[in-house]
Amino acid sequence: MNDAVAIPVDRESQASRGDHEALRLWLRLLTCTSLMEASVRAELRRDFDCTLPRFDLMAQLERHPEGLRMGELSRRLMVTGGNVTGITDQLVREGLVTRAAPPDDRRAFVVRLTPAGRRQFERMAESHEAWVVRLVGGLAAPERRQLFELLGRLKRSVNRARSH
Amino acid sequence: MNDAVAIPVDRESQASRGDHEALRLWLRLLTCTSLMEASVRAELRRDFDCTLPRFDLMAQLERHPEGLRMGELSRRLMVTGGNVTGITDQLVREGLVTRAAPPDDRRAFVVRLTPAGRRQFERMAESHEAWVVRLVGGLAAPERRQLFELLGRLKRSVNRARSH
DNA sequence: TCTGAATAGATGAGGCCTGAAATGATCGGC
DNA sequence: GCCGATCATTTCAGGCCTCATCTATTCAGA
Repeated sequence: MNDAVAIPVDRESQASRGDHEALRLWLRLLTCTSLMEASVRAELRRDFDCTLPRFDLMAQLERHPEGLRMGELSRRLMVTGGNVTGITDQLVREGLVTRAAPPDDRRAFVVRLTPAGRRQFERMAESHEAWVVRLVGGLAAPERRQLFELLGRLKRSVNRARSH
Repeated sequence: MNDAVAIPVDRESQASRGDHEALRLWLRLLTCTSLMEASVRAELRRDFDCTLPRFDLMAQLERHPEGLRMGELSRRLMVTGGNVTGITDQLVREGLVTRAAPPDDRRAFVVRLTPAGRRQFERMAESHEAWVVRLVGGLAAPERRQLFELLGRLKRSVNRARSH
C-alpha cells in the first residue's frame, strides 16, 4: 500500500452497481465538496490559523461594507442564528468585527469588519483564491463553465423540491 | 418579499462580478451540497430521529456485511478516527452495531451491523433514496449523467492537487 | 530476540452546528 | 393606546468534528 499516491477510498467510490444514479450523483457531489473543504480548511489553518466558518463570515462582510445583520449572515451562510452569534462573539473579542445597534430597530445588530478585520481578510482571500484555482485547475475552462451551469440547474431543482 | 417561494440568498448568489470563475464554481458547489445535506438531514431527523453521520456510518456497514475496521470507516467517511470512535460508541449502546476483536490483530476492531441495525437502516435507506431522487429530479437524465461525469473529473483534479 | 518505527484505536480540549426555548422589540388592527 | 402575532437575537443541551496526544500492538531489521 503506497501512501504517496492519493487513496481513492471514499463514500462514493464504494457505491455498488445496484445503487441508482441519483444516489451516486449525490455521493459524488458530497465527496467533491468534502475533499475541497478539507483542503481549504487545512491550508487556512496552516497559513493563517483561521477556521473556515470565520473566513466565510468575514467574506460576507467584505462584500457588504455597510454591514449585515445577524439574520442576514445566518441566511447567507446557511447556518442557524445561534451559530452566527457564537462566531461573531469570537470575532468581536478578537477585534476583527464590530456589532453596532442600528437606529431604526432595537432588536437587531449590524455586524461590520473593522479595519484590522479587513486587512486580515484580504491577506487570506488572496491565498484562498489561489488554492481554489489550483484545486479545480484539472478541468479545462469549458468544462468548468459547463459544471457551473449544471450546478446552477441542480440548485434550482433542489430549491424547487425543498419548497414542496 | 414572499416567503412561500424559496429565498435565493446564499453564499454563492452574492458573489460579485469581480470574483473569478473558479471561486464561483466552488461556492456554487458548496451551496448545492449544503442545500441537499440540510434537506436530507431534516427528513432523516423528522421521519427516523436519526442523524446523517449515523446513517452514513450504517450505510458503509451495509455495503460490507463482513464488517469494517474503525480505520476503514474513518477513511470512507472522510472523518477522523476519534470521530468514528464516538459515533460507533453510540450505535453500540443502541444495539445497532457491534465491535468485534479480529483474531489476527489485537489492536483493531471490526464493526458490523446487528440484525436490528440492518432492519433500521433498510427502512431509512428507502426513504433516503426517494428524497435524493426528488431533489435531483429537476435535471433531465442526460444532464444528471453529464454532471456526474464532470464531478468525476473534478474529483480527480482535486485529488491530484491535494497530493501536491 | 530485542528494539525502534509504524499502526489501530481511544481520549480530551475546543470549535462548529442544530433545534428548541426564551427574551425583547416591532407591527397591525382595533 | 392596547394586544397578540411576528421578528431579531440569544441561550442551552447535545451531537459532530478536528487536532494533538496517548496506549497498546505489530512489524522489520540488527
